[in-house]
Amino acid sequence: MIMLNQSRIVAAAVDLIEREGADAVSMRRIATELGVGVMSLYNHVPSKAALLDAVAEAVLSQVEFTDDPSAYWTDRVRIQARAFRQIAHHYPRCTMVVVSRQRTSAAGLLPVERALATLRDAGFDGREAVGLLRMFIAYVVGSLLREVGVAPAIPPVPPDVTSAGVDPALFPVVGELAPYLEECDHEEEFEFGLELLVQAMAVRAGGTVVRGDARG
Amino acid sequence: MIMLNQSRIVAAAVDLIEREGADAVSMRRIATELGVGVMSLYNHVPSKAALLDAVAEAVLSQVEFTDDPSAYWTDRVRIQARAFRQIAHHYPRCTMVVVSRQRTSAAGLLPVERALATLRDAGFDGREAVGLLRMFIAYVVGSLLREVGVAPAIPPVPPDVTSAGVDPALFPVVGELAPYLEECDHEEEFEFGLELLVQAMAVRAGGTVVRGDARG
DNA sequence: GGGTGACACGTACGCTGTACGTGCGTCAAC
DNA sequence: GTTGACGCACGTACAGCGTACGTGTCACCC
Repeated sequence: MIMLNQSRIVAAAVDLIEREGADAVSMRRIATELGVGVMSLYNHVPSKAALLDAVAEAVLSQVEFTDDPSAYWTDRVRIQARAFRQIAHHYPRCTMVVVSRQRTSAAGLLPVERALATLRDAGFDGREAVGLLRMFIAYVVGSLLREVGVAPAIPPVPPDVTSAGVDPALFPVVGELAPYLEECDHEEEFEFGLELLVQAMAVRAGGTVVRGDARG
Repeated sequence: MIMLNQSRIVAAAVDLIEREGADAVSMRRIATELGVGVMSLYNHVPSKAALLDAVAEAVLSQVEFTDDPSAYWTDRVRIQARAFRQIAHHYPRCTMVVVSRQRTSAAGLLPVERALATLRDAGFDGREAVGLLRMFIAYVVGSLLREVGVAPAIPPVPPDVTSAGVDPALFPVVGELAPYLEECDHEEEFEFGLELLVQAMAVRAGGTVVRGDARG
């Protein structure tokens, strides 16, 4: 008797995904990992798809919010956005799984609540708050996708299209800006867009642009 | 003799994906679709992964740019963003494939060239232009992912978490804004974020905020 | 005519998800 | 104490997957 249960299975799946990538996930592999027969898993998980949904939910539920309602709303927005980026960094390969399955899970609802509360506090009406949240989620998801996309390949430095094989006649601007296109500090990039979005929201809020960056 | 070739295979794959979803794609299925043996495909395509890369490239290459360098840069940005959304609408289920494989393909280079040229024309320096482009891509990708995510399920109206099963005590704001969360006009939402981004870029450019929306 | 390549094809191997049946442990009812 | 029900780990089995490999049939060139 090995006391199988859903959370142990999900944990093994998360572990496996992080170690060997999402393609390596198979029911047999997970069972072996747990020292268990394949079909035993099905006593706790209805299907592989459901297992991956559970993985997504488990990862998403680990987003830590230390929301401080007394802080200025722009700082609260920044902190919430960074919370997502943090777990995406902690589970880079699972992030792909989370994003690719768009199940509206319960774990995703708390962040939504916090974000909407923040935006309401900032003075936005309901419709605007929802619209801004959707835009924010789109930006964060898109950023994390790019940042995490390098994971499956051998990380060191994929021979980018921009490195040398670009015809300057066809792509003059790309050629000129190649140095900038090759280097990419993901954190810096994320913060750049985040700041632009926050500023844009502040402008829309009608207030003055606030520079109270909350990072250490 | 049935005159197989790569583009016919890719076309069949695109067709199959749009009709039955990415999960339905298998080499055998595509071969059957083409009235051909399975292994014949491998005379024109090295592997399934390469085929999916080719699908992504084919879809991406259909993005139509009618870039008018004489137009004001904000309008050019809007048009380019909408061009992506348009093909995503035309190939909703392939969009997922395009996004999930982050191969830096040649087809993706022309849009980059156009976008960077536009941003340089707007007066941004090289570093800023690249940063803004990355932010823009993140937003567009994130938006399209949300918009396209509904495709695999039965489209009509998935019973959203927000509809009724939400405890107003735990999620007061979500409960209050449920009507806005349930409805989602994707085009309106996309334009909302797009406008906010363009405005933010205009502010950053130091110029005045320009409202020259170019849509008919 | 004989060699050479391109290409459609069949077979086969190891892998996948999972439906189904089986056996064993524990617990409730009689 | 016996019996039945039930939970759960497990083995077997099946259809389907990607693809390595060998084979046969052409068109073409020397």
